[in-house]
Amino acid sequence: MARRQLPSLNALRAFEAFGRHGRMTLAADELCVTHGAVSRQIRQLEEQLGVALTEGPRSRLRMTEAGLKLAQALSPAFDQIEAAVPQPVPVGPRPLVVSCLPTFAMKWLIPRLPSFQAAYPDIPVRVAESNGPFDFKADGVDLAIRMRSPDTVVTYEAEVWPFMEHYHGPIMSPEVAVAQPMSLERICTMPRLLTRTFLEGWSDWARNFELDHLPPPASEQVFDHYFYMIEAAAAGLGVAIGPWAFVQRDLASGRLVAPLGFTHGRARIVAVTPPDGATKEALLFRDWLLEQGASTPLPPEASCDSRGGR
Amino acid sequence: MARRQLPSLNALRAFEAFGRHGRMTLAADELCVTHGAVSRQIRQLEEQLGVALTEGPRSRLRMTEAGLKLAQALSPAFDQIEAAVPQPVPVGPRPLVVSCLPTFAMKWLIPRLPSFQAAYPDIPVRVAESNGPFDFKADGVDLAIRMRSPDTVVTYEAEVWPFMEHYHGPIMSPEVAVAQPMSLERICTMPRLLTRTFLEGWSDWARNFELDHLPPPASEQVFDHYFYMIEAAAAGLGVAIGPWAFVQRDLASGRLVAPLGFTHGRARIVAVTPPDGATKEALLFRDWLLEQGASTPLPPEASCDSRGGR
DNA sequence: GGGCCATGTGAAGAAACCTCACAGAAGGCC
DNA sequence: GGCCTTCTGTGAGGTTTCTTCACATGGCCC
Repeated sequence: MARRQLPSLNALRAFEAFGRHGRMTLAADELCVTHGAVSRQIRQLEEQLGVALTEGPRSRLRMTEAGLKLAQALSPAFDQIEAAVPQPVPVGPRPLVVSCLPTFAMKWLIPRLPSFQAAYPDIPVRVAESNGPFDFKADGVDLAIRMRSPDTVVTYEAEVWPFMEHYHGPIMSPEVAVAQPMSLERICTMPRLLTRTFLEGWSDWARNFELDHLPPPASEQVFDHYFYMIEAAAAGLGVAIGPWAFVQRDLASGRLVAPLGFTHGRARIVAVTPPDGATKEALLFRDWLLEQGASTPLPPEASCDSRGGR
Repeated sequence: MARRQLPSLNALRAFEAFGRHGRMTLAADELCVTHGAVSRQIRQLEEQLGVALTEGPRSRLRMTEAGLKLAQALSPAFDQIEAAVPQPVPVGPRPLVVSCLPTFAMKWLIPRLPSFQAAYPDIPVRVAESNGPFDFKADGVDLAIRMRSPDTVVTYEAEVWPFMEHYHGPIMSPEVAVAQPMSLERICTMPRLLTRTFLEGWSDWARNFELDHLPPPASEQVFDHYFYMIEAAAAGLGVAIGPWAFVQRDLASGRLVAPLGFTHGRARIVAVTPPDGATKEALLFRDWLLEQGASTPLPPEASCDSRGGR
């Protein structure tokens, strides 16, 4: 009586997962159900709330603004619940703990993990998603994956292994892009989408065009995570500087377009191991990362970029 | 795959409600189910987590420390979810919005609301739970209920109507109390439980015993809400200064005891209405509050307290 | 001991949820 | 255009989960 009746929590969770992944199929994988189940849950939620949460053709569904707002508000709440629930006692050998940006985990690492597990079936891996700083000892982290630009002030002792170059470029929904031909000037004045995780994205990207001072955009919106920035771009809210590694699939499926292609960013994706020696497993994982990084395809236009290369 | 499998969200919600109310029956009322359903959910949760969340005889169940920790972590997460879900468009007349401390709502106001609704069936009431400051206009609040001690610095323009005196005293679980006869001195040195909502509780209470300087306690623990402080006392974690109005039922059922009785506190429970004139409905509600306040029984020992009376 | 109150529980029924299989819609490619 | 791929929508039916009802149990108070 005290609290208003909430819609089904399972439906909210399904929508939150959809919000992060941008695709029902991936959300369904995460939740270990079929895509049909997610589809039903989301539709039921939309009916109960009387608000459209998704829009667009099935093959490139995107969130509405209301949906983006809801998903963004739900994510931290579910994170909190997850953190609150005591972990069951782990069985078997201590897993290799890899700390990683949430979006990098979702969009790059986790899809490739089966390859590592096939090669080393005896090394269980636990991915700990985290944006912020970490402590190898206190958090039990064996290896961390971070983005590091040359400007990053290093405040910790650690060994750093770059394993992938960072290509990025302006991304937006096809509907936004077809309105008129995209030029550098026009993109710079459109509503700009940022992520708290990498606020320097725009200025970093602008260097490649010798634009030291970006013209002011029509508006700016900051998201807590890369994935919500990407979904906002898909929803047509503006232009974001998206890393190639994160948007590859969305470009292939046509949910997003990148009319100016991708250029080589100053940041790199690095693996970080503790200064006092990494475990044997962490080194194997690092080697696997180097290998996977090398075999991740380059963006098609990257060769036009004189600064690129690896 | 990315995220660990959580226990049933409904089970977590049932436990969270139990945590706030301290009784399965009340949690069941809030969730509009039978007590049996809540009982099963909590048992299932305990089995899945492999942790005891409740303990003690059925007639005065209490949370374990693990349970208290879990419930406290879950509450803000569910609050966040509730806040995130867009409200369905309200039907009918605009309800009278009453802003109120969460614990006061749960333990005093909501159980009495049916009486108001019986008297004024045409005035729908919405209880907005909030600890902090509020804005009559921005939050659409018609009337607020707060605790106000004489020291409170008034920073807002408003009309204030005290409607209930505040009696409080040290409360603890019967197990803690029977260990030895309770004296003022002993109570002051036991582990002390506080609530962020009313940190001055202990010093306020101590004035009645001319104890200007409380001896330091064995330890101190601060809870975000009165109800978790009360549940911690029931769990045997220490002694809290509990308001009579909030613990009346727990004393009657034997979940808590108050060996030193209750004394008249300096704070009062007040209704606050906007400075520019309250609505007709808000005034009716204020009158009803005055009436309910007067008919709330006094603590049995209050008459021994020379400062009491109203 | 009898009454009261709150929780535990067995069995049955209701509701929610999921899967399977197929359909539809859009885009890419030849 | 025709075919293929990818992704979501949906009807039917099955499975799991959740609830209820009614009664049992246990502790407390008088």
